[in-house]
Amino acid sequence: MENGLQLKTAEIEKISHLDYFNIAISVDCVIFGYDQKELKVLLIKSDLKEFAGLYSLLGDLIRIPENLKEASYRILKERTGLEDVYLEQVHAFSAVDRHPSGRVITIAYYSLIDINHHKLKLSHNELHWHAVDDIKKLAFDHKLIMDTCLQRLRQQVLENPVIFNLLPEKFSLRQLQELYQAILGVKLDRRNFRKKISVKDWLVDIDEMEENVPHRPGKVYKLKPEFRKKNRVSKALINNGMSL
Amino acid sequence: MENGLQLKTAEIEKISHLDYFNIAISVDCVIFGYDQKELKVLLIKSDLKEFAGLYSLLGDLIRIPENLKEASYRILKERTGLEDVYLEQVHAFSAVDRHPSGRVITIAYYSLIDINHHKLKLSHNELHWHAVDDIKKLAFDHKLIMDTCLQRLRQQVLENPVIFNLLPEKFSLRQLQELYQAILGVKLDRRNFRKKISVKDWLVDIDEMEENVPHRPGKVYKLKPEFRKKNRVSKALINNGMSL
DNA sequence: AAATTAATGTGTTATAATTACATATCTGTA
DNA sequence: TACAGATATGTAATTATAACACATTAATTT
Repeated sequence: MENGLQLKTAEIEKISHLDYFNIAISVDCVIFGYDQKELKVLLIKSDLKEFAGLYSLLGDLIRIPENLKEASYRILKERTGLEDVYLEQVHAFSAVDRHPSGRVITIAYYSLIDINHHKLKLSHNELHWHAVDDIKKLAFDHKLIMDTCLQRLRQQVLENPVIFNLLPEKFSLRQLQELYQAILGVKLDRRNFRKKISVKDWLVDIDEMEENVPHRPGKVYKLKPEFRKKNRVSKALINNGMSL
Repeated sequence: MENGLQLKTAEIEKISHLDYFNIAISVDCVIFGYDQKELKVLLIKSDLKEFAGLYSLLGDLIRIPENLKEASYRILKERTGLEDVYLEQVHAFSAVDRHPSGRVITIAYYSLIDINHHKLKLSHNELHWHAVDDIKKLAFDHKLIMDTCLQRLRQQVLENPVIFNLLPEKFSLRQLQELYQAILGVKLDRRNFRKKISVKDWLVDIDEMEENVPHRPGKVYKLKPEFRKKNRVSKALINNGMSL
């Protein structure tokens, strides 16, 4: 807007101050987790009568002294106790009728957390993990928001080592493959998968084996620290793409 | 937010209404064009004293009855006379101090137009085309916004046939290659480029030749209508990516 | 009119990436 | 001790990419 704000002062004067400022801004967080070989998302029961019985994403209005990312971190902290999570902005949703109580534009973020490590106190909250594949309907336009974030997540995991935010610190290649499969919704060839991962050179062999698995244990790996929480651009983006 | 708005009524009551609604929302448009073998962007002189002498993007506050995309279209129409242009949302920028006059969150869109076909009346406006490569500094955080949009454009042209929105209806393969080169900032091999384009099967040979070129004329092509203005997902996204 | 210039139009080969696919080995369990 | 089910690994076929050369055409110059 910038210039609009300044240039067209006369026009602005005519319009009520509230016309501009009566729009609220929120962030909504699509919090992904991984458990039982399924991609999950953290939802809360909607308490709006308009959406009785439906679940919705975690979100809140943003406050004057914070930017959107800070607001997202705040929500995550307040609602789940989580800190230091992977968070990425995805899209702004602005349909004029998207919120029954008034005009609210929301900016969607998605977040990746290790479900088992970050034990959030789900009890006293109305929070529940839901398998992404089972979600057919959500309050507001949250199904659209979730789908958009899922699409972005799929794109991201193909390009960057963000997927490890969903796993515990130590994991086996089988776990990693199953997670890729859960996110992408495809079946991958185990041998080719291992080759691809090995070429990426993301992992360190820490010389430990799986424990308490009902079969021959596999090696466990850690992500090399330089890839932790980073939003690095991989070869996949740098190559001649399109590829032209 | 949604739930936040409802659940925490008590908390909200304590906070002044203005704390939430005193944030303005704008859209800023990064309007790309292509001319003289250079990628250009449409800028306007900033009239804020804080940014004297600097250029800024075209933007405006959004209005109650419109969503973000409609606001972007309105700005394009009002400021340039352009209609029916390619437009894509990129990112929300929300640094608390990004606007000197107050709290303004802006959502950036980029737009692709055929500079020569859509002759905008630049005269009576303060609008000017600037070569993207020459832009070192802009008002507000507009340089960051422009760079973010350029990055997204680069990603897009590698995956989808959006680039044709920058070209006239009929174009030669040389023009197309030069445009890719301008956007991506790389030099492409002519033979390999043609092969890639041919495999995409985006173009129809309309059996016409270039005219008024100072050398042997090349064939001119049209984009197949099914790819016009569409945001189609190409093979590049569907293939086994990462590629896993 | 012929020679020159600068671009078009096309194909092959070498390399790299991807896919498909099979066997031996190890460990927990019955 | 045999079995089941998973790990670990390699090779060949296919496909995609990158590097590279020559004949052709039309505008321009001589």
